[in-house]
Amino acid sequence: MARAAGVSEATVSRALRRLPHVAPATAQRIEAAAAALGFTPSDSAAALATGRTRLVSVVVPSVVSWFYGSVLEGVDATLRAAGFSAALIDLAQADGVRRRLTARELRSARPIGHVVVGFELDAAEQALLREASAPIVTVGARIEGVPGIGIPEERAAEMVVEHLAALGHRRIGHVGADREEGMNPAVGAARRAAWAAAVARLGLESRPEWFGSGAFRIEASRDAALAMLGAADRPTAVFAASDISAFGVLLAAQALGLRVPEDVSVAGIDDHPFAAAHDLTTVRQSPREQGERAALVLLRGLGVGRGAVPAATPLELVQRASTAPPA
Amino acid sequence: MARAAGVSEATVSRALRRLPHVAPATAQRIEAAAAALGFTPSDSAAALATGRTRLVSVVVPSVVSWFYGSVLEGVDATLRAAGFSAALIDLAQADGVRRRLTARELRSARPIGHVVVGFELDAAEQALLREASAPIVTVGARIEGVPGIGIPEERAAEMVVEHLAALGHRRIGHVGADREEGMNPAVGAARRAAWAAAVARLGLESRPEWFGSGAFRIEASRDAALAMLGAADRPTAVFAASDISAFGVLLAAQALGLRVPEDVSVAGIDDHPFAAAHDLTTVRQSPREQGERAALVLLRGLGVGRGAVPAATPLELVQRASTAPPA
DNA sequence: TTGAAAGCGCTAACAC
DNA sequence: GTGTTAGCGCTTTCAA
Repeated sequence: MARAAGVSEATVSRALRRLPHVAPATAQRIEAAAAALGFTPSDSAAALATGRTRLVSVVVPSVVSWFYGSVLEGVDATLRAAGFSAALIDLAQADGVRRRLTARELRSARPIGHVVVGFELDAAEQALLREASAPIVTVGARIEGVPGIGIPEERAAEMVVEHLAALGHRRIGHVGADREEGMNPAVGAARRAAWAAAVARLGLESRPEWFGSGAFRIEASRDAALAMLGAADRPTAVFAASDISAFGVLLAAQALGLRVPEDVSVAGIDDHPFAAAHDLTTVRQSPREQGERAALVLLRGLGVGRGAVPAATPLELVQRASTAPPA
Repeated sequence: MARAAGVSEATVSRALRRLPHVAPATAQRIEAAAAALGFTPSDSAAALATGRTRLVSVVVPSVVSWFYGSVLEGVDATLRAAGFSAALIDLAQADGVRRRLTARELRSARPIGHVVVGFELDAAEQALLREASAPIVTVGARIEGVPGIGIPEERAAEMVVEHLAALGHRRIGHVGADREEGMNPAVGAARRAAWAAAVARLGLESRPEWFGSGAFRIEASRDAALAMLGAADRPTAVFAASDISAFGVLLAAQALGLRVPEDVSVAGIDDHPFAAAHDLTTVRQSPREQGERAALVLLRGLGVGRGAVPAATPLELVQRASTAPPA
């Protein structure tokens, strides 16, 4: 390659990395030769020579989920644009239970940073992440002393309850989640607490039966809603902890012959790709954007890029036909 | 590290890779030292020394989709179990349009194999994949001269139509897909052709208006079904080209006040995670398993693993409450 | 069964 | 602005 362009290896290296101190004409000649020969420098060799890779590990509970998949996509796209790559560490197993992070998969690739998505990692796993003192950023999760990207969970829940209350609802149930396998349990807990707090603050009616646990899954949410909405003194509105939970609530309403929104209003959080088709009122969060921001924060931590990371897009209530004043 | 175990680098290398000709006692001592020091060999250095990485590129149109995400998860898990890693190449962009595969991202990592998922790649992209003469396997796509994993599309569609016909339906509509961005257009075309063929073969009624294009998306499918089911001489059953299409059809039925299955039967293909909650009859395919099998085929092509790749799980009709005899 | 030595394809420091 | 040199951390002969 160096011979083909009639220069030394070092000059090729400089030209291809667009370092200064290369004559424009030389650079052009080298680029042309590289294109002609189909030459692309080896990441492995570069990593060995520099002592650092351009890899960022992205640890996810699973990739089969709108939320996690979108975060991954945002992280990946942003890293790639900056000349880095995502090394996917997917902890999902065939049986749905998450496996533990292993030392080998984390260390052998020598990632220079880590993005941890939607997780509860145990102490040993956190220690593994920290051992190389590479920067870490979380998305939808919290690790002590580590920057985290995410939405204000309490505020999102509050917005839904306030919206329903503003429509005139005084009996607002919640189909939430105590915990979901692999997922950060704080999310469900925060949304539930915010619901309870808002109900109290707004002086709304409250019944223990107006909470049901749906584990962020459609079937469990449907079942929880069947119980809640099948009872005599049912709520007139349901705040679902996520859009997927809300889809379960809609199924329950349908099964019970309740019209939405005439008999019961339903609202969620996410703005899932199916939400618009279901006419579901929801508070939009953008996981892709959260992934992008996480990658930017991480890149800043690596000294790449300048300026502040763009602020989060504000949470937005997307009003659709699933909510209306009570009959 | 070598010093810590009191042996040479070469012996450490042999021991950690479990090569023959290492005394058991020596191997144990080395393993212990590695564990104590937290030593994991560098992939980059190993790749440079051997001339080959242990990376397989996985090219996907997007990762935010049950199907693609599941395939990726299957590929990743299988590769990891064999000591290889997936290098994700996600061609999705923020605007939803897929970007082209670039030479740089494909070459710099020096993958030793490629898995291409659900794609239509143009000639230049295919040439890029082939240039290093690394083995290639596709999933849910076809590339000339390359082994491909996937379900028999025609058979899956046929099974749905036959099921509906067996229930007594003679007016079976189809909400299908002409093409979806980034996706292999052959899938929608094959399912549609199989529907038309089965309708003809079984001597069922046929109307041009009983086909609608839903692009495998829930809203477009809903709209197509609204037109089809809103007409006076509507079909008594709808074969949706995928479960997501079927969810759209269910929404349309609901909007039109049609009961499922009393007024109209609905069936899809996939067994999407939401299908059971919707009581949707469907033909199950397992994208995760397809991913696993693709990885196994690829590993065989690399000379790793022995024996034949397990046969595909047969397509299975999952009968649920969304289909019943016509009224 | 183990060690010594060369070299994989780059980058970095230094000279020119 | 460009070339020379050494060396990154492994693996792989080849000898011992």
